[in-house]
Amino acid sequence: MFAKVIIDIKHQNVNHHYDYIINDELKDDIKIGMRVLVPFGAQTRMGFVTDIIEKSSTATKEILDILDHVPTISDELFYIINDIQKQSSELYSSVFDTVIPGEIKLDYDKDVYLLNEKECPEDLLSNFNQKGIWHLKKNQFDILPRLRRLQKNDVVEIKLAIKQKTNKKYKTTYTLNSNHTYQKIDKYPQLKDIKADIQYDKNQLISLGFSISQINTLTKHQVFILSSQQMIRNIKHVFDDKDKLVQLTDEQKLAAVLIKQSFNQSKTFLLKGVTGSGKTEVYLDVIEDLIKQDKRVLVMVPEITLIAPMAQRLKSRFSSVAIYHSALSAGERLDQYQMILNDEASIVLSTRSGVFLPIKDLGLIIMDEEHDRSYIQTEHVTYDAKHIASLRSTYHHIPLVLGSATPSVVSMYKALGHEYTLLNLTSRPLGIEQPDIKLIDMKDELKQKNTSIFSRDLLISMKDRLKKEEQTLILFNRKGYAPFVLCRQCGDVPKCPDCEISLTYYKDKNILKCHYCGYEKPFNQTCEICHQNAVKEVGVGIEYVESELKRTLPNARILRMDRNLTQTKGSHEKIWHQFLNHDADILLGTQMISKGLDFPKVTLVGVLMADLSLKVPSYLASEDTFMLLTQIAGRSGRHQKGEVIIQGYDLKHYAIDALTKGYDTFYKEALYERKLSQYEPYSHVSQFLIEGQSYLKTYQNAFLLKKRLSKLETVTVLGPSKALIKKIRQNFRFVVTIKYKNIDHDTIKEITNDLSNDDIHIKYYPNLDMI
DNA sequence: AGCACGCCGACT
DNA sequence: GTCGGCGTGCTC
Repeated sequence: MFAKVIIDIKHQNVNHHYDYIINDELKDDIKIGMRVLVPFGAQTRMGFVTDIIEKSSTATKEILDILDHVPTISDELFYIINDIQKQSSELYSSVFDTVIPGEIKLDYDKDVYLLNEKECPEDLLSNFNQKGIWHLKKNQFDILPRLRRLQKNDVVEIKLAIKQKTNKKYKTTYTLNSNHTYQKIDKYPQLKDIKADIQYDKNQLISLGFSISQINTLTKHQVFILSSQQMIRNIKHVFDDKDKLVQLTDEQKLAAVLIKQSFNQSKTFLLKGVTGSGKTEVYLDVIEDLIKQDKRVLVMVPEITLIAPMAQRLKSRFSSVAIYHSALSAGERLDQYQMILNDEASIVLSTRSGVFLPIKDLGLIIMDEEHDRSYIQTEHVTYDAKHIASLRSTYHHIPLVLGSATPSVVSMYKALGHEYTLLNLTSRPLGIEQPDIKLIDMKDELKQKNTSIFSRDLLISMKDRLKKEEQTLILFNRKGYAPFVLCRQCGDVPKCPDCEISLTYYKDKNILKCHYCGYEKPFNQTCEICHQNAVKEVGVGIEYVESELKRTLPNARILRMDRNLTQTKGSHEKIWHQFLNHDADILLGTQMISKGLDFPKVTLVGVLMADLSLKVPSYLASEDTFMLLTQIAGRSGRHQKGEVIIQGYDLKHYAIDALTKGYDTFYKEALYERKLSQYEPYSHVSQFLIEGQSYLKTYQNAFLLKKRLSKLETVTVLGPSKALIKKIRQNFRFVVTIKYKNIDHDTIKEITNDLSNDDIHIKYYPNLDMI
């Protein structure tokens, strides 16, 4: 028997199957989808078995070992991988990497053994430990050629040290052995406190009065028996587990019943309900029924910030909830993955990367906030978690429930066209009225001589909330203190040397920073070009808003929340917890604050420069803007009547104007616009990103790409145009956009491969308009 | 990607 | 003659 194996190397030259002999020892255990260890040239590498065959004309070497008990890539995962590969030209190894957790990949370090100390050059000797072993990490590999020459003369021996990137965590425990034969136990009076049948860890024994050497002596004489136990790293959330059991409304009951009737069918539901209409209650009710049938559920949220509140709801009603997202530590993530693989979790709560998790007996997939763009991965191997979820729904014959207060135009279109089943929750069970929404044109404010970034109405309302001890949310969607700085003498704007975009000014650290590549340098008032002392910040960033707020309302306690502040683990939960405890009056933030926790005391929401996100050059800009504003407006007055004040310059645009009129108005306008310009759902839109170091060559290939694509029937080609990020890390970027009804992905792959070379890289983004 | 191999120039 | 750097070709 032979196995077809994909090697874990991301390189075009080795991007194909290699055949290996399966020896008799491994024959019974090996299965398709397992990770194996194989010889590869002079190396030993990990690979994935993709097929087991009877005949092979190329196999010469044997598989060394099997690394799994259960296949890492299940049949279902192969089905998903196949779908991803159909429309992308990514390397096999990259796709495998996307669908499995990075923690189970291998690290290939080296152990160097010292054989002949006298012959070894002196400058190397200090690297070896007492046992004569030097553990060499990846970043020290440049010394390898020298070591190999020493190996030839038998001075050292280099051995491969393979280990999984992350491993299970074990804890040693001590149990009393009642049958021990050690005589001198009188010396240890502490032993009388040790109970049989209890496992003690080292710290417990120390606190009972044992010294470390005493513990070792007693272990040596078998008074204590050592055992090793796997520890599941516990995932803590700042929130308490509490959930009120509520009676479902008739609407909610109906929605739940319709979903329950479709267990065992691959049907997609669109659960549409305004904020506070109780979509989560419907989820919980359906999940409960499903778990009684001993099936598993995958619950997905678009962002890590939404994990905690959903985890709280789920954990208070159900035991065995596994949680999976990118902010877990590597160890935590591995543990959760193992739990899921071993079928120890009935509910899996995750962000988009969890859509590939190996859940057994999957019975239902729920995607909350289905309209959220975070479900789409645009870096590395691109995929849309919503699409993957629908593949799994088909594969298992199970329902997929998409929930949203503001469904994406495409989902709503499908629901109204009966491709999906629409479930509508119209009433707010608590009977709270929708908040008042006021649109304020800042051009009028200026005419009235108000030059502040806050309108007079917003200022009055904020002061009013302070007096009433109620809370305010302020949304402002731009990071930093100022989007750029400008020399008032010569007009020079400092730019990133690699990305050619203006550097954002951060006042607290007094630095200029590139948003795309992270390049930073200290801010200097003296212009580098004309050497005048005239460099000043221009425009408004969130840090500037914060300082203005503090200046205008000196008594208010203000919290700020943006991506820069919440990069450390658990920090956003901490800020939310503070705000929930009313340790602050105003929470100022970027779009992060538009979703997540329910703040009962918030009765005012203010949005500054609401039309900022309309300026993004994409047909999705108006949809994103409407969703963001509706979402943030819904945060006001969850428990008593609230107020929303929206400031901007272009308030007549339907994405903002429809806020006062409702989702249906927005949907009609958006659909009309898309029909006119033939965008989704009337045509599909995909993009090509053409990158290269030479401006001219890159543009030329982009133009050739356009010419090749234009020859295809039923395809409309737009561009090439400069990408939203024109240049990043020394590479110029152009975009070609296509609109089509049907397309042959193989032809697309062929064209992009033809036009890609060492200098020019072309990446195809199916169903995307974001670059 | 990462290994061996072979060529070459620098240094003893 | 040996050491170290770099280009090339190959991996079942």
